[in-house]
Amino acid sequence: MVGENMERRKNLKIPEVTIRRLSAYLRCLVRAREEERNVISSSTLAKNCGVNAAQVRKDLAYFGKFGIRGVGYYVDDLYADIKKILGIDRVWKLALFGVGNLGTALLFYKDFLKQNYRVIAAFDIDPEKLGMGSIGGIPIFHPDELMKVHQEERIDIAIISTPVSQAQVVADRIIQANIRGVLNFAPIRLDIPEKFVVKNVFFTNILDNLVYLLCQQL
Amino acid sequence: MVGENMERRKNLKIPEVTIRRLSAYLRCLVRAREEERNVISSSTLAKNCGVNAAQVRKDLAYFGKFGIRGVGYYVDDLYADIKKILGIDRVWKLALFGVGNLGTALLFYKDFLKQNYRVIAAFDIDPEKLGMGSIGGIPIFHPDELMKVHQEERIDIAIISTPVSQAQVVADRIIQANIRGVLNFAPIRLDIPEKFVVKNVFFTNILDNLVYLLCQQL
DNA sequence: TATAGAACGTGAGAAGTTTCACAAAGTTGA
DNA sequence: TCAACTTTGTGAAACTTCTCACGTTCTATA
Repeated sequence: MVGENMERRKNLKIPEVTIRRLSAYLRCLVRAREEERNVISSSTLAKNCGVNAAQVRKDLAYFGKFGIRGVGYYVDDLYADIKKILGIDRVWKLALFGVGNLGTALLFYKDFLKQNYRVIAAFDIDPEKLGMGSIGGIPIFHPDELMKVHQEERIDIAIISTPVSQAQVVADRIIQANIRGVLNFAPIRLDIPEKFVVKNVFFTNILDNLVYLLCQQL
Repeated sequence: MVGENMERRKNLKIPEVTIRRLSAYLRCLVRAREEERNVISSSTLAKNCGVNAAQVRKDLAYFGKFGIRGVGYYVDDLYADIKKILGIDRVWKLALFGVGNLGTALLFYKDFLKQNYRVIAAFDIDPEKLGMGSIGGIPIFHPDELMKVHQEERIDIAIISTPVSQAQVVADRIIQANIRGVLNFAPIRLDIPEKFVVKNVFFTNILDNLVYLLCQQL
């Protein structure tokens, strides 16, 4: 019965906050599955994710009807449905650019594996790293080999974890290879055409935000 | 003249998106300073940050009047004003919990230093790491010593970069020490009282979001 | 079969955010 | 001094998102 009523309402634009919350609901559903709960209500989901129950229902309503009145949502079904909505019902292949401290951390990042994310290649220009051949089982290449690697094993998403000075250079190669998804950790706004999807993760900005909220409390 | 007209409008609640954008404007101002530009207009700022010019002006208007009609904003002044607004016109002391790959990456993270963020202590339970005494000049302690360290040198913000299994344990210690700001990288929702300010950084959720947008393009 | 209770789905309205458009205030140059 | 131009600050309108409240549908129990 999974996804039976799942159909995006018209050309309706779905807000990005909704998508972010779906990820949060998913995380909650993973826990519910581990605890072998069969059914979960919008209010439980809401409480666990810190939002309003009507909001949970509205978020899901963008995509169809997944619940049963008087009962709630079947955990396994909703889990599968949300994965499908988000597009993570298949493996996504990641390539990592810049095998420094952060890059290495991401190579070993367990949570990626638990979901359907696989780092399939790493790129660096440091001869010492290239000399190692691979790290944690993931082969390290020189960026010059990007096209070859990409042809052999289509890369879905590029992760940039180089120093700031190299980030745009790497971005240009990614553009050239037409890898459409980019997750950028280098604290600089990259110049990348519209058709690419770029997400920036700027730790310092997040701290700034945290600090502001701390100051508000006083 | 810095901050002359700077005064938050009443008890007006400021949207968090505005705060996030202020961080972005700041990053843009840093660049403008490096390029030794004296003045910058809302439209330039807007273009560089990918938003509307009126939005830039509105964002700033929450906090006062910073520009000069017909001219724009003095780069140095606006830089100082935004830092003040965000509360980052002073040093903030960070303590890091969990010196794994990610923790180490954060210890060496250059962008923190450029801003007023200083990691002053790291905590881990691994005897091998404790044996090292320090890493990158930052001392490593056993979590049992948190209270002592915190008393000597007041910690403003705790960064959690432990494995999931340890995250709540560490969070409980942070609560006990009453460190009000928490930046959590462990992919789990922590149970922390309201009065603490918690920001989660879940890499996998960000990827989920990226994947969704990629799927939309097709 | 009837009744009570639980929980979804959703219209309507409230609340919040963004954009528009223009008066006000400054600059520049003749 | 004046005219032409630039750019801010902001009220009002447009748009987006959230919450409420309630009808509907399902379960459980007698």
